[in-house]
Amino acid sequence: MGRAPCCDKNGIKKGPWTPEEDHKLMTYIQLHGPSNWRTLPKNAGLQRCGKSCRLRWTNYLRPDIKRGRFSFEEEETIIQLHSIMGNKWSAIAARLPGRTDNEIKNYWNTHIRKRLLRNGIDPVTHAPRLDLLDLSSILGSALCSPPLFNLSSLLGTQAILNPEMLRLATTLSSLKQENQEIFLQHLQDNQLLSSLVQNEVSLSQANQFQNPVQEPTSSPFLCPTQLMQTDVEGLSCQNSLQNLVPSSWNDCLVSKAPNFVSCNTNPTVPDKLAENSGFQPINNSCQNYSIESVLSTPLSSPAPLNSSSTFVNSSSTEDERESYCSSLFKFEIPEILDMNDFL
DNA sequence: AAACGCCGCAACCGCCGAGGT
DNA sequence: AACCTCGGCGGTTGCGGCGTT
Repeated sequence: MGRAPCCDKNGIKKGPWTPEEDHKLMTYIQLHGPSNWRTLPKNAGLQRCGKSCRLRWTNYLRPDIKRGRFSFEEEETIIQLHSIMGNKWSAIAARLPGRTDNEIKNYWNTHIRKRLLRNGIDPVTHAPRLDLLDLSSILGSALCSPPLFNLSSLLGTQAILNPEMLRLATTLSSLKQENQEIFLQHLQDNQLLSSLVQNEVSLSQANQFQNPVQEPTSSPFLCPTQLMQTDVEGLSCQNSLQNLVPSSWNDCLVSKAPNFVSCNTNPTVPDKLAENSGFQPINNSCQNYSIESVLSTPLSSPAPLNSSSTFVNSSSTEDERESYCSSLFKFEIPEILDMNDFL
C-alpha cells in the first residue's frame, strides 16, 4: 500500500470549491506564488490539503487556462499525440497551450474515445478494432515476420477474435514458414484463401510445420512494422516499403492489400494488438506524418501542430468532427479476401 | 410536472519517481 | 541504504445538469 492519503485528517474539507476558497487561493498564489503546496493551505487560511489546492489551481484557477470547446485543431492534435504517446495526458497537455491534462483526459474519455469507438477505431491502438476489421491485419503480420506474429498473444485476444479467423491465420503462418515463396505466390494469385477453405487444412496439420523459434535472424527483409519502429525520423511508410521491401512484397503488401501498410509510428504504445496486427489506419499520418513535427513544437507555441489540416472551423458540428474522424481512420478490405465467412 | 437515465466534468485517490536527510 | 516528503500523474468517482419518457 502507498502512504496514507493526505486528506484523511479531520478538519480537512473535501468536495467542490466555494468562490471564497477560490478567492483565498488565488490571492495567496498571486502574492506568494505556488511554492510549497503542503504549507500553502495553512498559510492561505484554507481548510484543504495541499494536493487539493494544487489541483484546483492547475486545473481551474490558473490564469492561462483556456476555457470552452476544443477546436478542431486541438482535437486533431490530441488524436495525433495520443497515437504517439498514449495516455500521457500531461505530455499532451504540454503541447496544447491553455489546456490541462485533466481537461484533455476528460475530453478524450467523453468525446473522442466514444467517437472513435463508433467509427470502429480502437481508441487505444488507433487501429480498426479486431472484432470489426478484416483478416488483413493477421495476414499482414503473418507475412511480415514470425517473431512479431505472436500467436500466443493473439490467442489472448480470442474473446474478440473470430475463431475462424484465428485458425486461418495460424494456418497461413505455418504455411508461410514452410515455404515462403510458394505462399506468396499463392497469395498473389488470389488462390490461397479459397484453397484453404475448400481443402479444410486442419490446424494440427499446419502446426507440424510451425517453428517460430527457428526463423532466420539474418533475414534481409524487414516487416513494415519493424520499419516504422525504427523509422521515426519522419520517413513515410510508403517510401520505407518501396526502398526496403522486395518488389514482390510491395506487390503483395501494398498493391493487393493497401491497408497492410504499417504506419506504426508509436514505439511507446505497448499494444500487443497493434504490434501483432501490423495494421494501422491509412491517413495523412501514414503518408506525411512526422513525429518530429509534433514533438518539436515548442511548448509555448500557440500554433496548431498540424498545419496541413483543412479543418479550421472551430465551431464545427459533432457530425462534421465525426466525419473527419472517420476519414482519418479510413480503411478498406482487401479485394483478395472474402470476409463474409468471417463476420 | 415528475421520474428516470445519461453525460460531462471537477475533484479525489492511489501510486510513482525525484530529491533530500 | 533506508526512509521521508513532495510534486506529479493517470485512473476513477460522484454530483449536477440536461434530455427523454
